Amino acid sequence: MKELANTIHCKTCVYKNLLFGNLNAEDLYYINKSKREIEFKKGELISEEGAEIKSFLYLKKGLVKLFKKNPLFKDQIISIAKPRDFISLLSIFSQSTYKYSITALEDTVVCSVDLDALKTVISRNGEFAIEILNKMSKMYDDIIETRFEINRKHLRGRIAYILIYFSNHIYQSDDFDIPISRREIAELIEMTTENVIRILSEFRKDNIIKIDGKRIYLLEPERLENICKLG
Amino acid sequence: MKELANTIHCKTCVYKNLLFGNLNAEDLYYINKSKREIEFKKGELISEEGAEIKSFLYLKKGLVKLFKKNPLFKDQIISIAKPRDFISLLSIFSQSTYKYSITALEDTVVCSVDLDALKTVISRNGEFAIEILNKMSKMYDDIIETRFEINRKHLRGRIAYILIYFSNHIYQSDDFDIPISRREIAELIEMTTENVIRILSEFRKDNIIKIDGKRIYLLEPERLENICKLG
DNA sequence: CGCGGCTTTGATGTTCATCAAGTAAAGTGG
DNA sequence: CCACTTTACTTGATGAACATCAAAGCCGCG
Repeated sequence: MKELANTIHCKTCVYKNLLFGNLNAEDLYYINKSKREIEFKKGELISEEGAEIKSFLYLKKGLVKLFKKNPLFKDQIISIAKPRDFISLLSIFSQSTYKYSITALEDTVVCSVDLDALKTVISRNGEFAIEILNKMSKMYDDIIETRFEINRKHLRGRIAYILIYFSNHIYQSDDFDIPISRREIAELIEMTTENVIRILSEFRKDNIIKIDGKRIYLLEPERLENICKLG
Repeated sequence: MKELANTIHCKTCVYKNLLFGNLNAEDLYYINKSKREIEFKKGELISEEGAEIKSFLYLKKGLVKLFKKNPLFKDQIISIAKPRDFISLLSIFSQSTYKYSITALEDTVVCSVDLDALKTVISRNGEFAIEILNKMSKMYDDIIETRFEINRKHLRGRIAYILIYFSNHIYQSDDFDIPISRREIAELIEMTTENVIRILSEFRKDNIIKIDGKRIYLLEPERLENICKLG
């Protein structure tokens, strides 16, 4: 973890329009004043379940996982966030502490805005508030939708789903280095590590995918789509 | 479905403090102007997946289920809402159409506020916006938390969970008429109808509960708690 | 009265987690 | 840099948990 120096002003940031596009100069100045950019190495903890939430975070670069720790069973990955995602948006308004942990899956840069500053701007700028409501609502809907979708699938369907997810949603390519371990795949789609491996091997034997360690090639994305759809 | 006439003004409503407690007279007047109270009989459809969202709804009386229809498989109940719950809060800001259907499980009275009126008040009253953010966030968190909790339990744990849920959360009593069918229980906690019945019978044989049709008596709530915790 | 939906129980088979055991890879300390 | 330990990955065998199928009783309703 390292705070970056000499960061540009929010008003010239390429990500400004993500959320701050309609703020007036004063509000933007106010936001910018409390803004920090922080770099995390792969594997580093960004925030911990139970810790106080002091800032609003969004991902400029890299990849992170949001997960709940579970000492009795195993961890439960809630979602993977990619650049432009608002990683602290869940529970930021309902709780004073994080309800989940966040760690970096790749080298990551996070932009951090002081939470009180954000709330001040929200409370004096209703349009902005509505925008936050929209973003938050979308994010939650997406997580709930995804959860239901994964749960009603059989294991082969889940693996197909997650491969397509990384291919389409994250990397926009039919081959990619999968950024999480087999165990983490299991934690994300609710099954055992052994079965993740088993089913990946099946797909490999059926020539649907090619595997080389972390590298995965989707040889027949259409068949994967089918397996995913049919459960 | 029947609209009620001669409803009281929001400012004297016992539920005012749920959400509108801090509004000034002008805003409250504005909200009240568009307010309607609507009665639904048991089984009636309150809103349908895909329909346009025109109003903000909350439950004054009765019980409703929020669910996603699924022609291929079976329906999926997302949650049960009780009086004082904001039943349209999910996806109201992210979507122009409902992402789920709502039907009344009991005779129900819903209070409806025009969505545009609500948005107007939000955008000119930032404090109110923050309050909506809080409520919405809590509601979503709760659903996600519940989903994870149910999913990691075995079937006996799920049945125990849902019995305790109705007992503590809805009826505040150790005996109650369960407001949903066996099939709906199955749709709520993701299992088959047959297994819902089977496990209820097991609990009955073990003298943990007593069953008389829809009426259920929790004879040993502590044992249920245990079964629920241990999965 | 008969039909359809809800409920119940039993028998059967499938899916999946668990256990076990071994190989490969990656970190760790001398 | 190499022995050592730990962590990740892999495969097979076994049994438990659960869905599915089948059949029958019950109840409300037209």
